[in-house]
Amino acid sequence: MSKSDNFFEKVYEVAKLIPYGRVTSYGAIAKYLGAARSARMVGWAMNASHSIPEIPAHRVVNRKGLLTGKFHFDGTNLMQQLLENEGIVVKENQIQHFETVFWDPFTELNIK
DNA sequence: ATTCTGACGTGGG
DNA sequence: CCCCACGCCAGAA
Repeated sequence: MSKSDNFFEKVYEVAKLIPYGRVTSYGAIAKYLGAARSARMVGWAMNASHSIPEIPAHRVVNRKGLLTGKFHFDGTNLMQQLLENEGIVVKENQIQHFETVFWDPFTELNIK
Protein backbone atom coordinates (compact mmCIF):
# COMPACT_ATOMS: atom_id res chain seq x y z
CA MET A 1 0.00 0.00 0.00
CA SER A 2 1.34 3.38 -0.97
CA LYS A 3 0.60 6.88 0.28
CA SER A 4 -1.87 7.55 -2.51
CA ASP A 5 -4.04 4.82 -1.04
CA ASN A 6 -4.50 7.06 1.97
CA PHE A 7 -6.05 9.71 -0.25
CA PHE A 8 -8.27 7.12 -1.86
CA GLU A 9 -9.29 5.89 1.56
CA LYS A 10 -10.28 9.40 2.63
CA VAL A 11 -12.35 9.84 -0.50
CA TYR A 12 -14.16 6.60 0.27
CA GLU A 13 -14.74 7.75 3.85
CA VAL A 14 -16.56 10.85 2.68
CA ALA A 15 -18.38 9.05 -0.12
CA LYS A 16 -19.81 6.55 2.36
CA LEU A 17 -21.20 9.46 4.38
CA ILE A 18 -23.30 10.79 1.52
CA PRO A 19 -26.90 10.34 2.71
CA TYR A 20 -29.50 8.41 0.75
CA GLY A 21 -31.10 10.59 -1.87
CA ARG A 22 -28.39 13.22 -1.76
CA VAL A 23 -25.40 13.93 -4.02
CA THR A 24 -22.14 15.84 -3.88
CA SER A 25 -19.41 16.90 -6.26
CA TYR A 26 -15.85 15.78 -6.86
CA GLY A 27 -14.59 19.25 -6.07
CA ALA A 28 -16.50 19.39 -2.79
CA ILE A 29 -14.89 16.15 -1.64
CA ALA A 30 -11.47 17.28 -2.79
CA LYS A 31 -11.83 20.60 -1.02
CA TYR A 32 -13.03 18.88 2.11
CA LEU A 33 -9.90 16.73 2.05
CA GLY A 34 -7.71 19.81 1.67
CA ALA A 35 -6.85 19.01 -1.94
CA ALA A 36 -9.16 21.36 -3.81
CA ARG A 37 -6.86 21.30 -6.81
CA SER A 38 -7.04 17.57 -7.13
CA ALA A 39 -10.71 17.19 -7.94
CA ARG A 40 -9.71 14.97 -10.85
CA MET A 41 -8.06 12.57 -8.47
CA VAL A 42 -11.37 12.16 -6.67
CA GLY A 43 -12.80 10.97 -9.95
CA TRP A 44 -9.87 8.66 -10.32
CA ALA A 45 -10.49 7.33 -6.83
CA MET A 46 -14.08 6.64 -7.82
CA ASN A 47 -12.78 4.74 -10.82
CA ALA A 48 -10.89 2.48 -8.44
CA SER A 49 -13.89 2.15 -6.14
CA HIS A 50 -15.54 -0.37 -8.43
CA SER A 51 -14.05 -3.16 -6.38
CA ILE A 52 -15.74 -1.69 -3.29
CA PRO A 53 -19.54 -2.02 -3.52
CA GLU A 54 -19.96 0.10 -0.39
CA ILE A 55 -19.00 3.22 -2.33
CA PRO A 56 -22.03 5.06 -3.73
CA ALA A 57 -20.18 6.41 -6.74
CA HIS A 58 -23.44 7.33 -8.41
CA ARG A 59 -23.97 10.01 -5.73
CA VAL A 60 -20.88 11.89 -6.90
CA VAL A 61 -21.24 14.19 -9.89
CA ASN A 62 -19.47 17.25 -11.20
CA ARG A 63 -20.16 20.79 -9.99
CA LYS A 64 -22.92 21.31 -12.56
CA GLY A 65 -24.85 18.31 -11.34
CA LEU A 66 -24.13 16.52 -14.59
CA LEU A 67 -23.68 12.74 -14.67
CA THR A 68 -20.35 12.92 -16.40
CA GLY A 69 -19.30 9.50 -15.17
CA LYS A 70 -22.33 7.58 -16.33
CA PHE A 71 -20.34 5.90 -19.09
CA HIS A 72 -18.18 4.22 -16.50
CA PHE A 73 -21.10 2.22 -15.22
CA ASP A 74 -22.18 -1.07 -16.72
CA GLY A 75 -25.51 -0.13 -18.20
CA THR A 76 -26.07 2.93 -20.31
CA ASN A 77 -28.41 4.41 -17.73
CA LEU A 78 -27.34 2.53 -14.62
CA MET A 79 -26.08 5.63 -12.82
CA GLN A 80 -29.24 7.57 -13.60
CA GLN A 81 -31.46 4.70 -12.52
CA LEU A 82 -29.61 4.34 -9.24
CA LEU A 83 -30.18 8.03 -8.55
CA GLU A 84 -33.82 7.95 -9.59
CA ASN A 85 -34.27 4.95 -7.35
CA GLU A 86 -33.31 7.26 -4.49
CA GLY A 87 -35.85 9.87 -5.51
CA ILE A 88 -33.47 12.11 -7.43
CA VAL A 89 -34.86 13.49 -10.67
CA VAL A 90 -32.49 13.26 -13.63
CA LYS A 91 -33.12 14.64 -17.10
CA GLU A 92 -30.63 14.52 -19.95
CA ASN A 93 -27.83 13.52 -17.56
CA GLN A 94 -28.61 16.63 -15.53
CA ILE A 95 -29.78 16.39 -11.93
CA GLN A 96 -32.90 18.48 -11.40
CA HIS A 97 -33.08 20.66 -8.29
CA PHE A 98 -29.37 20.07 -7.91
CA GLU A 99 -28.93 22.74 -5.23
CA THR A 100 -31.64 21.10 -3.15
CA VAL A 101 -30.22 17.56 -3.19
CA PHE A 102 -26.62 18.73 -3.04
CA TRP A 103 -24.77 17.53 0.05
CA ASP A 104 -21.89 19.72 1.13
CA PRO A 105 -19.44 17.96 3.48
CA PHE A 106 -18.51 21.23 5.18
CA THR A 107 -22.10 22.21 5.93
CA GLU A 108 -23.64 18.82 6.57
CA LEU A 109 -20.82 17.39 8.65
CA ASN A 110 -20.99 20.45 10.89
CA ILE A 111 -17.34 21.37 10.49
CA LYS A 112 -16.32 24.28 12.66
C1' DA B 1 11.97 10.95 -19.80
C1' DT B 2 8.19 12.83 -22.64
C1' DT B 3 3.47 13.28 -24.13
C1' DC B 4 -1.34 12.69 -23.79
C1' DT B 5 -5.54 11.94 -21.47
C1' DG B 6 -9.08 12.50 -18.06
C1' DA B 7 -15.74 10.41 -13.41
C1' DC B 8 -12.84 18.43 -12.50
C1' DG B 9 -12.88 23.44 -11.39
C1' DT B 10 -12.14 28.30 -12.11
C1' DG B 11 -11.97 32.55 -14.61
C1' DG B 12 -12.63 35.52 -18.66
C1' DG B 13 -15.38 36.78 -22.63
C1' DC C 1 -26.43 30.47 -19.43
C1' DC C 2 -22.54 28.76 -22.92
C1' DC C 3 -17.81 28.32 -24.73
C1' DC C 4 -12.89 28.39 -24.25
C1' DA C 5 -8.20 28.21 -22.14
C1' DC C 6 -5.63 26.97 -18.34
C1' DG C 7 -4.20 24.65 -13.92
C1' DC C 8 -4.10 20.52 -11.69
C1' DC C 9 -1.80 15.56 -10.96
C1' DA C 10 -1.84 10.44 -11.44
C1' DG C 11 -1.44 6.90 -14.80
C1' DA C 12 -0.90 4.91 -19.46
C1' DA C 13 1.61 4.52 -23.87
